[in-house]
This record gives sequence, structure tokens and C-alpha cells, in this order.
Amino acid sequence: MPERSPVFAFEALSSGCSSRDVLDALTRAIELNQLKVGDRLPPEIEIAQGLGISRAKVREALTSWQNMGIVTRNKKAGTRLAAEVSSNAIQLPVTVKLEAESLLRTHAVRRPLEIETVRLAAKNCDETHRRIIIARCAELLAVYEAGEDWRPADYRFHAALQDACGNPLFGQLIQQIQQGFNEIYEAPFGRAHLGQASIPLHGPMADAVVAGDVEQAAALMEQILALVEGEIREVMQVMGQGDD
Amino acid sequence: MPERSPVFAFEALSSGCSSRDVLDALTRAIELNQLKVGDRLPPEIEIAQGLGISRAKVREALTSWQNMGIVTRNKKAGTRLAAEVSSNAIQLPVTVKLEAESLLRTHAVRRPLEIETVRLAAKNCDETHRRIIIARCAELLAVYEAGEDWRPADYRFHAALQDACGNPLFGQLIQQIQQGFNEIYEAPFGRAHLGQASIPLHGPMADAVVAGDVEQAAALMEQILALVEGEIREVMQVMGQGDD
DNA sequence: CTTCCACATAATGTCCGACATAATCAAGTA
DNA sequence: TACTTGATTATGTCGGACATTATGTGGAAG
Repeated sequence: MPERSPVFAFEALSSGCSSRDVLDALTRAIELNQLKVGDRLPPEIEIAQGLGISRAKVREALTSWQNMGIVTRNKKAGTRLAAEVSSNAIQLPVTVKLEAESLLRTHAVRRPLEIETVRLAAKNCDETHRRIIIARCAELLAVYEAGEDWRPADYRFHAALQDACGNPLFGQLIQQIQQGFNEIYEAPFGRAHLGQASIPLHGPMADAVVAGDVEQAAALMEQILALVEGEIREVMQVMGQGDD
Repeated sequence: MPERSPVFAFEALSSGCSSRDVLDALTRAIELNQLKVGDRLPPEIEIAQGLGISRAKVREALTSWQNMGIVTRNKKAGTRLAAEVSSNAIQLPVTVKLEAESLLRTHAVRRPLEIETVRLAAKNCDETHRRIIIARCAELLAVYEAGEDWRPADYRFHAALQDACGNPLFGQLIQQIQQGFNEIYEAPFGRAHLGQASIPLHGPMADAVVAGDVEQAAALMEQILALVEGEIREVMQVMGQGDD
């Protein structure tokens, strides 16, 4: 059984075309063939032949997507969609330089975004999202009290909040900033364990969001972030990194 | 007169190395040779020879930097640094998908970042930044009252605020989000003229920031953004885009 | 019949060499 | 001096070859 459709429709492309043109054509082809996240793209050589350009050009374009996290590539396994693409979306590569010395600065950027997220979540979330938030929060607290690794549950809880706020951009930005934070954090300090002290506050915050109490939810999120910030300062002082 | 130093020091690189390794090595070489923004990098072929890898690999790495806006490339003119790089900085490509239908969502993300910026600016700015803010604001108001194009002055004023807040990440993020916003805004609606109604509020806001009145400054920025949001809604309604 | 190992296969990863293209520089002429 | 023309040099593009590595498959051993 072939994993992907044997035929893949392409529109021809002129020889002298920019990488952007290639990505646009690929985007249209993906829409046309209704590829979903996780689906496989044709081999590079077939894409090249289909578009009428060289494999190098296809590779350049795909590398660009790979850097953006839109596709994953593996030998033999091929290239797979890791995120949705759509022709009426603009890929804006916001490259932020996160300096290793400025963990606090990175945290500072996340702060207003997280707070606004819970504000919006408290204001906008519907019954479905309320149930999800409550469930994720209960899960987080259970894992935390059991003494297990609470970070995956924490991640899912915050993802639920970001979902509930009704604007996917918040989740996208926060998660990518967080990812960058972890990268520069783990290098000198090992795996991230920040936020331990703030877990007990997550229950009341979930309650406030579900109850639609915007100010209370925002205030609790502020407290949570303040605790995290305190832990960052501690760790940096212990490691003799000085503060910033 | 040679525009760049005739010798360029490299450290050798193993053959099977990731694109990331190449960029790291290049970063160190750039630091070592003290290249600044606007300076020229050696030709790709020299970089390849210096690092002991193929030109294709160098090109892939440079393309990645080009997509991130770190370098610009021109035939014959060569590759030039467009932004600073440093070995203790992590380039985090935050790719946000800005959909054409969601101008309001984009604005919603900018909102908390702008408000936090003026909060921090009001709290942290020193005498130098105060003078700059006052000057830029006066300039903006003068241009506005003269009936000229106030957008460049507006941009400079906001840049001064972002400078004054003490955390360069805010400015970077906001400006790139704004750039993406303009891209998707200008396509259907022509050049951006948003914020006209909010200009008179900029004077009091600058005063509040300079006076260190955090809450007043934040409140005025909120009003400004609310006016902008109103204009976005108007334009979208007129153009029959519906609201989101 | 099932399990496990070795080989064939197919896709990306890497490299090389060649040519195209364009911008800059230099020389030469009006 | 000013303009034009050609040479130079760098990136842009392409095709092909080989390396590397999951995946799949078939045969031998149990």
C-alpha cells in the first residue's frame, strides 16, 4: 500500500526563480493534493522534475522550511510536513537573538504574552476549553503531588490556556520563545526545572480562568511568572553568572 | 585599497558536519576577525576552503543566514553582514504564520508587548533616553501638525521607547511583527496609514514615561492601541473583509 | 511456522565541477 | 574629463556522482 498518492500534481516553474517562488509553488501543490501534517512529500528529485528546476533549488527551499520547522527530513523516510502551510498565510521569520546572558530578558518578553493569554482565555473561553483546562490542571497537580516529572503536564496545561485564548499566534510565539529559552538554559545549567514553586498556584489560576475572572487570573499568572523569575535569578547567582 | 583584511582566520571543520556547525564556525571566525555590520565576508569559495568543506555546504549555511536577515548577498558585491552575530547568541527563528484574515490577531499580539515596553521604559529609562524620547515626540508632533507624512517619525519615536525599556528583545519582536503586519496589510489595503487618530495621545504618553509614571504611560499606550484597533476594524469593514 | 540476520533499495546528505549572470573595476577613446 | 567597453570576480544555478542511513525483503536457522 503506497503511503502517499502515486501522482502529485505540480505547476511548472520558470528556470530563474527565487526560493520564495519554489516555496509558493510547493505550498499550492500541497494544498492541491491535500497533504496534512505528518504526510510525506514526494522525493526531492521528483519535486525538482515536477517543477522543472534543479534538485539543488528544491533542497534550498526545503532547507528553509526545515529551519522554520515546517518540515522534517530523514534519509529514506523522506520529507514530512510538520506544520500546516496555506497559500494565504505569510511566513514571517521573526529571528530573535537570545543571548546566553539574558535569560531574564527572554523571560521578560514571555511575561506580557503569558499574562495577556490568560486574560483573553478568561474572557473568551467556551465550555469545551473550560473542561480541557480543568482536566489538564488536575492532571498537572496529580503528577506534581506524586513527585513525578511535572513538566510535560505543565506544558500541556499552558498549551490548553493558549488554545482557549482564541488567538493561535500567542501560543506559537510563546512556545517558540520558550523553546529558545530552554536551549540557552540547558547549555550551562542542565535540563530546565524552573517553576517548581509556582505549581500550587496553577490550581487557583485555572479556577479564575474558568470563572471568567480576568483580573484574578492575570494576577495569579503574574505571581507564577514572578516565582519563575526568582528561580532564574537564584540559579544564575549560584552559577556565578551575575545578573542582567 | 582592500576593503577587507586580506587574511581571514578559520578553524578547520570536519567533513560530516551540520549546517549549524558551519554557522557556529563562521560566527567564531567573524568575531575573531572583528567583522562589523556592513563588512564583507570572504567569497564563498574561500570560506569553503578555509573551513575544509564544500562550497555547497557554505552556501546552505549562508542561505539560512540570509533568510534570517543576518547577511545580504549580491553578485560580485559579495556577502555582507546585515546584523551582528555573536557566539553566545542563539538565533531563534520564531516563524509566526500571519494569515491575511487575521490583522486583528496580529495586532493583539503586539498589544501586550507594546504596553510592557512603555511600562519598562517608564520604570527604567535614564536621562539620556528621556531626552531622546522628548525630542522624538516633539519631532513627531511637529511633522503631524504640519500635515506631512508622520509615519517615519512615529517609527523613530516608538524605537526610542523600545530602546529606553532596556531590553532589546522587545524592540526586535515588535518591529518584526509590525513588519509582517504591514506586509499583509498593504497587499489588500495599500500603504499603512493606521494610527492617525492616536498621534495626539503620544505627547501625554511621552510625558508619563519621562515622569516615570508607569500606570499612566501604560494606560495611554492602551488607549493608543485601542484607537489603532478601531481603525483596523473600520478598514476591514469597509473592504468587506468581515471581522475576526 | 516463526524469528532473526544479511542484503537490496530508496531516499536524503554531501561534494565536485561547470557554466550563467551580474556588478564592479580598469583601460582606452572621444 | 566623461563615456563606453571589456575583463574580472563574485554569487546563482545546474547536473551528476557518491556517501549515508532507514526501510523492506528474502532466506536460513531454530
